[in-house]
This record gives sequence, structure tokens and C-alpha cells, in this order.
Amino acid sequence: MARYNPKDTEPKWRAAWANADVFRVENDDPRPKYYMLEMFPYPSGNIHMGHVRNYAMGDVVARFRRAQGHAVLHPMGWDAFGMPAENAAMERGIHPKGWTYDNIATMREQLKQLGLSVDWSREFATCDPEYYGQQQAWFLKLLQRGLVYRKEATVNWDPVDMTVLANEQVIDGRGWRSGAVVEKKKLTQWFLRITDYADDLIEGLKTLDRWPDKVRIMQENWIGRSTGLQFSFDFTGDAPAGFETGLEVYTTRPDTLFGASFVGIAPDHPLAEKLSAEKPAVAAFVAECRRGGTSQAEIEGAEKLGFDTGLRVAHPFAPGETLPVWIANFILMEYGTGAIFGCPAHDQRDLDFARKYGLPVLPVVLPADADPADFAVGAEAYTGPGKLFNSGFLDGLAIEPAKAAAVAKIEGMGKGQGATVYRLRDWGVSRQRYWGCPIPVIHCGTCGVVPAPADQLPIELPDDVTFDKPGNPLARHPTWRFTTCPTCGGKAERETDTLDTFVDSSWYFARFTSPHAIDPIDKAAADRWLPVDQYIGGIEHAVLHLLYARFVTRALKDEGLISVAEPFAGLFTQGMLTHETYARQSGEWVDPSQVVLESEGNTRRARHADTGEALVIGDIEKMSKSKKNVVAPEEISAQYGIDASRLFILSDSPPDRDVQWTTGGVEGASRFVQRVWAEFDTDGRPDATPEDADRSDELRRATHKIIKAVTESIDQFRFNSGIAKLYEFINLLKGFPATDGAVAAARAEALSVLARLVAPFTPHLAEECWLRFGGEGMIVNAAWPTFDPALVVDSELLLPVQVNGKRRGEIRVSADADEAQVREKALADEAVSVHLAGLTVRKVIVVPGRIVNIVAG
RNA sequence: GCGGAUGUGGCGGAACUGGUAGACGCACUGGAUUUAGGUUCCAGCGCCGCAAGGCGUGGAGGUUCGAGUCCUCUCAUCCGCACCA
Repeated sequence: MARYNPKDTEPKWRAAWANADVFRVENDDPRPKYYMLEMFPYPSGNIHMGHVRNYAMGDVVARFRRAQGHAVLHPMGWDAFGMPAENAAMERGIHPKGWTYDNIATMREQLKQLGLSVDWSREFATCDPEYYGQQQAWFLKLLQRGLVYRKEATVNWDPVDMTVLANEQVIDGRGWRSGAVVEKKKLTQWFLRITDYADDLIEGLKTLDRWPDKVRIMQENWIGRSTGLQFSFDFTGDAPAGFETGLEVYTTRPDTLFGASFVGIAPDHPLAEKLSAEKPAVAAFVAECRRGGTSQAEIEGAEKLGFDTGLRVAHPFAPGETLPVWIANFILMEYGTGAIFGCPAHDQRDLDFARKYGLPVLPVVLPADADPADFAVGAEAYTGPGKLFNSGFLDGLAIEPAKAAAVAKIEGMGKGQGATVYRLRDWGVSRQRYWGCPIPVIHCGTCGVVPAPADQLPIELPDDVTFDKPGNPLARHPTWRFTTCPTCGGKAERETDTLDTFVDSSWYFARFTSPHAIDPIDKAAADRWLPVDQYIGGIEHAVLHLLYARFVTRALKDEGLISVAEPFAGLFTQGMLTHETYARQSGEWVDPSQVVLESEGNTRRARHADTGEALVIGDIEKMSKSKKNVVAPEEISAQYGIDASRLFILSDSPPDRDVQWTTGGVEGASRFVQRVWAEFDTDGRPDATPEDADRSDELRRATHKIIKAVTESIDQFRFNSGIAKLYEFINLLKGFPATDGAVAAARAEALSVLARLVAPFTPHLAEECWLRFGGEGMIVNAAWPTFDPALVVDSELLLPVQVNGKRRGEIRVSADADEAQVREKALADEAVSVHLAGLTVRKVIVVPGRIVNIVAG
């Protein structure tokens, strides 16, 4: 028997697929559609094992659906704008464009070696002018619609990348890419009105029943809808200039208004800023507040700080009663109105603040079992249920009715109204960078902001830019920005900000349906393919890309470009790739390829391959260059073949969990590849023995069971279980001789099924087996096998028999045996009767096809 | 603090609606083949025990003829958010 040699067969079959152009799909393909998409890669330079996992999963699904008779759209492209290209330009003097397209060329070849069933005819990069020109076109439509606007705002400034970041891109107070501590800056910036869709984005989550709950919860929390009351307090005496209509506050607890003992405003509230300008003491306090950091530890440890402004406001429900106005460091300008009323008895922060500054603590919600005469709040605010007291017209009401009554009263007074507030902010999309999509607007001294005319699109990036100093190369380009105003014809300047790269990735899935349409999206094509049936990517995009894409899809729908509101009907978030770490005694990380592992019993040791020195086996961590615990896909493929690599990465762990790369594991997968091949390579197999003669039925049943099992496992994203069942099947098949006439037909069926079932996982191997087997055409065009329901059940069963819940024996019964027969056989079983000696049988429970339990005492 | 997830052999993990816990793979142990290493093949492999048997799915209770699975409490780890009024 010859060993299977992936080095020869894998390139051969990839060429065969390419020559036949089997993965190209036309928009008018009459078969039912299936749109399979994995998050497209950033062209960083090389693909890594994480890519292999992501695309292998998608490929399994795509090939599976294809075999099941779907027209499968499975495209690939490049998320090609972004900072690393500019960093390369700055560090190595390479042009971002050249760097990016070179990387794409390299990575395209690497991806093609994975044997993916991708329709490469639809490939594009987001940095292609053809793509970003269409992006500019829809951006202008959204501008016209009022979904794009410019405003001065306090923004997150990344001092390393020298650009603005959206809220979603600040993680723990640091830039998501650079890791630099983000600063606050006031800048005039472009925004997309994602908050217009806040409710719809929350409501839409309910329809996404094929998304992980985790992602839906994260998005819901991120949008952060809360309902309450927004109203204004009147100042007593003369109101400060600009605040004649009072001080607007927002609360989710209008029921506790009678317990209010102060009103607080954020340090950057307009009133605080006005007072700072007038009084140095206020200015000093505000400055002190700003010094506090925004990191987790700093916020947790931060002391509540307040400053009494001396201003007072009137309580809306209690005539004559007034409340002091404080500036407080724990109030956020970004949320609600930047001003609150403090009810210390029922809010922990307000309580901490009141205790520190000696403000009154008046409880107004009484717990069910508490005595109104002596109920007091100590160190902890009471936030539980109860009835209102100390609260005038609200007394006796439960919290919810009290809220409604308070809102109604305020509304009746004309002081405010019930309001819904969101945590979600509008999406700041301006980036002060070169390598991005130019924002297609023109600034005219006379006409203001003017959209670039449609016939001037795309507004292309200039190639002749310099990266020798910090800042935006577009802004310092000698000529690029100078243009004429499309409206008045006078001198004007182009916008030099470019769009956040998350804009690029928020509609690429729609562009794949018509990658060269002369409009942003060919509606018929989009209607044909969207939504994406199955999307696969990392969890890290739960509130970034996945929220932006949902928003842009809605905006484009309202613009009439597409028909769906939700871009991704099914979402799967795959786990990371991890690897054990190895380090010298000195702490220096060592690459796995230089490590020799030894084990003795249950203890494992590592030493350096060259020096022999003992190494420390460290934690299992996400593959990263800094810890050197990476393995290169090309090296693994060269050694074991890409089929074995794909198989291992899919077989080792459930797809949503982290997978640990091990050499032993991929060797196991490689052995499986050989064993599958061995079943097809029948030369020299042993002859049948007489006992084999009537085992056809057993093999047929096993064959139909494996069809069912693998089909279900792919359907349910349980690749690891399906592959395990295939291993089992091979173990069984190995026991059937190749030459016996009696089982020959069953064996042929088994092989035909086996080749087709492994095809999604190990497509090259499957083709080679199919060829050897004599299957018709290429297996890539073969139909997925179907099972006969009558054959997935056994004719004879082995039933365990328990006595008092403990397994004591086993009986063989025919599948159609009735309960009495089973019962009789169980009681007669020798091993069972030993344990029944001296006991009286009280009850026999027969679970058909499962188990027999004899209760005796 | 709030929200979510996960705990099963030496390791990764199986176990559909409660019904033989540990499939499958890795590692390990013994044996065969091989000049040798590797490969390949055969056998063994949860823990205690010579055995019979007992114990066993993070821990403690409970429901049930029967619990990894359901309920209550609890511990640990991981992830997300975070002074959100």
C-alpha cells in the first residue's frame, strides 16, 4: 500500500478546481442561495493559524451547502486601509499602497493554498478606488439624508496614531490598535448618526436568533437604553445667564424626587464652564477633576469630589423647598444631560457624596417589612422594592406607579417629559490619516461645506505623499486639497480627513454581491444574496464591526440601496488559537520549533533543540509574536499537508472555544488522512474470512448512521463531534475486508459515503479517494449523501440492566421486543439475578431502547 | 459593582429530549515489526483494590426508580461593561 502524499495531490486538485472554475457562482444561478462569509482579512503580510481556523470553518460550511445543492456565494477580499501601512511607510520608507498590495499578493497565494472554495472572481480590496469611490457615493447620499454631520466635540485622541477614535475603539481608556492612553481633545469632526437607529438596533437583535446570546447582550448593553424623566429645575433668585429656562436633569428614578437633597452637574457642564470663567475657585476645582484618569483602577479608587456653587434651585413638588447646586466629579457630561438630582437614600454614589459633604439623607422608599418610624439608611443605599413614603402625593404607591405619577405631574406642570436615553454616541468617523477613504466634501469660504459632485468620484488619494513628520500627510500635500467650489466656482479646499476603516468593512458584504456594479450596490444582486446566511469571525468585533455593519445596512436600506435591515442572519464567533509557551531560565521566550518535548509518565519536560538546556513550560496563551508561541501555517502544511492542518484545527475543540495547537494533535490528524486513504488503496488487503460473510447489514447501518451524524454536526457547528464520529467509522470500516463478495456492495457504499463526508474537511484527500474509488467527475461536484431512516436504527440492541440504579448486567434484545419480553429477559439474566438474591423485586422500569432498572429491596 | 460564560481522566474533549460517564484524539505503559530512530500494527489506560467490590463529572444539599444533565446554595476561573443618574 502506498502512503498518501499530500505534497503531490494537494496542488494538483487545487489546480483542477481552478481550471474548472468550480467555485464561481453567478447571480442568476437558479439553485437556492447560500451566502457564506468569513470576516475578511487585514493584509498584514502573512496569514496565521487564526486565519486558517476561521476560513477552514467557513469552507466546511460552504462546501457542505454546495454539496447539498445550494448556489453558494463564498467570496474573499481585503480590509486594506489602516494604520499599519502608514507605520510601514514611516518606519521603512515604503509607500502604503505598495506595501498593502504586495501583502495582498502574498496573502492571496497563502490563502489559495488552504484549498478554500472561494469565488476569487469577486475579490476586491477596500483600498481599490473602485470600491472606496462607491463608498464615497453612498456617504454623500447619507449626507443628503442628514445621517452625516459635522460638529465640534470632545473626542478621543490617540497620541500615538495621531488620530481620533470612536468610543467603541477605546478599550480600557486606550486606543484599540496602538494601546496608547487616549486623550480628550476638542475637534470638529464628521459623525454618522447611529443614534437615530438606537431603538431599531436594539429591536433588531430580537430577530437574530442565529446569533450568540453573548453578542446580542453585549450590543444591547452597549446601546444602553434607559427610560426615565428629563425635566428642569428653576433657579431661585436670578438664573445664571443662558440658564433662564432652568437646569435640565435626567433621572431613571423620578419616584425618588421627594428624597432629593442636592442637584449635581458634571465638571464640564456648560454651567460649570461658565462659573469657572467667573470664579477662580470653580476653575481650580474643575481642573482638579480633570486630572483624574479614566482607567478601571482610577475610577474604582476615585474619591467623590464636590464643589458647592452657591446656586440654589426650587424643588418642583415641594413649594418653598430649595436644593443646592454642586459640581461633582462623578457626573458624566456624556450621559443624559450632564446633570442629576441626588437622592442619597436610594443611590450609592449620591449617598457617598452626601455623607462626605454632610447633605441630608431622606429615605422615600420603604421596604415591605420595614417600620416607617425607624427605617434609616446606613452605609448602603436602599435600591430594592417597596412603597413610597415621605413623598406627598406619591405616598403609598409602589415604585413603578410612583414613577408614572411623578412623570405625569412634571409633564402637567410643563417642566419636562418622560425620556429615553442611550449610552450609544454617534459614530465619529473622521480620521486624520492618509491611508483611508477620503471624505468626499469640499470646504468653500463662501458656500460652506459642499458635497463633492458625483461625477468627480472617486476622490482618489494622491500617491505623492510624505511620511517624514507626524500628522496627516493629506493635510500637508502641496496641491491635493486645493480645488474649486462646485457651487460658486471659487477657490475651495478638500476635506483632508479620511473615513474610519470600520466604514469600509460596514458594507463590503453587500458589495460582494456585485463587486463591479457602477452604483454602490446592484439592488437585484443584493436582494438575491443578502442577508449573509452564515458569518464567521472573532468575538472582538461584537460591538465594533458588527454594530457598525448593522447600522450602515439600515441606513442603506432607508436609502433604497438594499432591502434587508439585518446583514447577517447567522453569526458564529470562533475561539482563538493558543499554544503552550516556552521560556529559557532567563525568561526569554523560545519558539516552539526550537523546543524538544519529553515525557515520562505524566510529567513533561522541554529542552532547547540546539543547546539542550532545560526550558520552562509556561501557560497556554493566544498565539502571539511577542511570546513566540506561534506556528506558521506554511510550515505545518509543508510537513503534514493542508488537509491534516485543517482537520486538526477543526477536530480538537468545539469551534467557539479556544483551540490549543499541538504537534501531537496534527500528527493524529495526519494519521487519519493516511487511514482514510488506506481504505481506498485496497492493494494487499487481507481476504475475507467466513465470519465476515453476513456483516453487510452492520456496515450498511453504520454507513447511514455516519451520514446522519456528520450532516447534523456540520449543521450545528459541532465539527469536532462530527470528525470524532468519522474516526470511529474508519475504525469500524477497517475491520471489513475488501475482497469479500458478500460485503463488497456495502463496502462500496461505505467508501462512496466516506469520501463525500470527509470532503468539506479534507477536500484534496477526498478528491484523490474519489478518483481511486471511481466516482463520477470531481467530488467537489458530487451530491451530499442522504441516509435511509430505516437504517439508522439497530435491529438488535444491547440494553444495560440496573439493580437499584447500579449497572449489573447487559441483555441482548431485538429492537421490536415488547416491554414484557425485555422485563423477563432482564430478570432472567445471570449477572442480574446474583444481585437480586435475597431481595424482593418491587418495580421494573423499562425505558424502550435505553435501559432497564430493577427496583428491589 | 453589573452582565455573561465555563468547571468531566495526565491533556483536548464526547454524552440527543434525565437512562451504560469518559466516545474520539493526544500523552503514557507493555508487546510485535524494523539495523536503529521514526513509521506501522496489537494490547492496556478514571481513582482505590490482589479480587469481589467501592468511589467518581468544582463543592454542599435536594427532586427522581435513575442526575454530568433539573432545582437551591456555594466555590473557582475566564470574558464583556463600568461613577450610565
